[in-house]
Amino acid sequence: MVTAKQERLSEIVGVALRLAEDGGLAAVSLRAIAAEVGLTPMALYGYVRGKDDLLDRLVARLLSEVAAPDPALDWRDRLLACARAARGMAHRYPRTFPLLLTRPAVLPDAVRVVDPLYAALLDAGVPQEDVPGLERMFSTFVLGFAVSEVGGRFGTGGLDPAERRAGVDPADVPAHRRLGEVLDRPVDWDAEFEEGLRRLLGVVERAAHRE
Amino acid sequence: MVTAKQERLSEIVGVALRLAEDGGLAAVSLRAIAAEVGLTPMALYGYVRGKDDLLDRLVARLLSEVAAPDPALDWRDRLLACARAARGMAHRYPRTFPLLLTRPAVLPDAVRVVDPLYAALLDAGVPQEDVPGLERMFSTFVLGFAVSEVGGRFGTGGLDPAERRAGVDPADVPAHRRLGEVLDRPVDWDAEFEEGLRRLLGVVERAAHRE
DNA sequence: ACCTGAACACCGTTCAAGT
DNA sequence: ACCTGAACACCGTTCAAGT
Repeated sequence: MVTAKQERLSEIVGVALRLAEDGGLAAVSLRAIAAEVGLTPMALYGYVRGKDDLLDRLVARLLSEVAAPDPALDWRDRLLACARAARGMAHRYPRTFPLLLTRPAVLPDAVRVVDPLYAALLDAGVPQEDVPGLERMFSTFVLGFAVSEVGGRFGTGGLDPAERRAGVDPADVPAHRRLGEVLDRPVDWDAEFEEGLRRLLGVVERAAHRE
Repeated sequence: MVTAKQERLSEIVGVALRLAEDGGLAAVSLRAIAAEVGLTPMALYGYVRGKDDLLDRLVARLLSEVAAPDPALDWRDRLLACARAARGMAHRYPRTFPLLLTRPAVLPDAVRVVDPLYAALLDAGVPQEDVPGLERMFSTFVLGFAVSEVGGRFGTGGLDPAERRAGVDPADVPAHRRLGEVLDRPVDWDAEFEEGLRRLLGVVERAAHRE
């Protein structure tokens, strides 16, 4: 049974998510949310302990949207499905997504998302004691890549590749000179993500064979 | 020659860094910095374009502290040195460090830090066109791991491993049940980071041999 | 039980004014 | 050139009060 209180809370979190995507995380304020749902700012404290609690619920909302992979799939395809789902969410909620990396992977929502990854690694034949660490390596890559991509770390800051190196003495960056025009090529981010996953599946396989 | 203006700017960024580490990024305000350096908040606009610009300078300050690896070292040891230096900085500046992942890897400071990584990958025999992508994979792991570690994503949120799974129906997380007590063991983060690096060196080697 | 109003101690930033 | 003061439009949160 869904109470009126739960429904209002869900509306509050939904408004917070929309505000974040429309105006960035800085636009998520209790006052703005209150105005949007037709309450005074203080009334929100009946639903949420404070702003930190609200942000935790925002994280929980994102995690709740991650579908578990089809258990009939090969372990490889299950890992790939999870990774692609996470990156897809980063593209859907680019401004909220970085919270996943900064805030504690707090229970129980995170536990539910991680479980299929543990299962896939176990099914791959990874020794039990290596599973948690390998899961952290895998999810660190997936989250880190997605955050870098949508957060702009991989971007050029709106500059040409050429002007990007304008402020630097070429003598200080010899390897950039060795790479030359390779650095000016446009990047296919989908392909690079998939290539990273392919390499990580190789890592998993080798961990499974104790190399 | 260092002008008085440059010195004051450097002081401003230093105060910002200290405020961030003492009270978190939320404690970094133009008004607090101004009070600390003995100016009115508006006087800061003579040194900094605004708060965003200040945060960019904070990132630049961190990047300027990353020492280039000894070029006499093997490519492997150069990659390891860079990775350990980055993680060490995360431990020194745990509250400021996450900015590195969220903000654009903006020039020219970031370029100078990346150059030794490009050099190491080239010396390893990685084909030119694979170098930038492999560098992004490597630095994504290093930054992502360090941010997760100091930011608390890898942490338990202050809860016992046991109570961590209290709010979850065991039937919903079968792989957690399969792993059992393995999940309750304490983690040696140094060892896990090194293990991740070891695995990534393997990835680099295979990229160098075109596998 | 659920909500409001006023208040407190903060923000970043603009603008006009001072020396 | 460098800095100040006042003002504007915001914050999160506490507390006492309303219905």
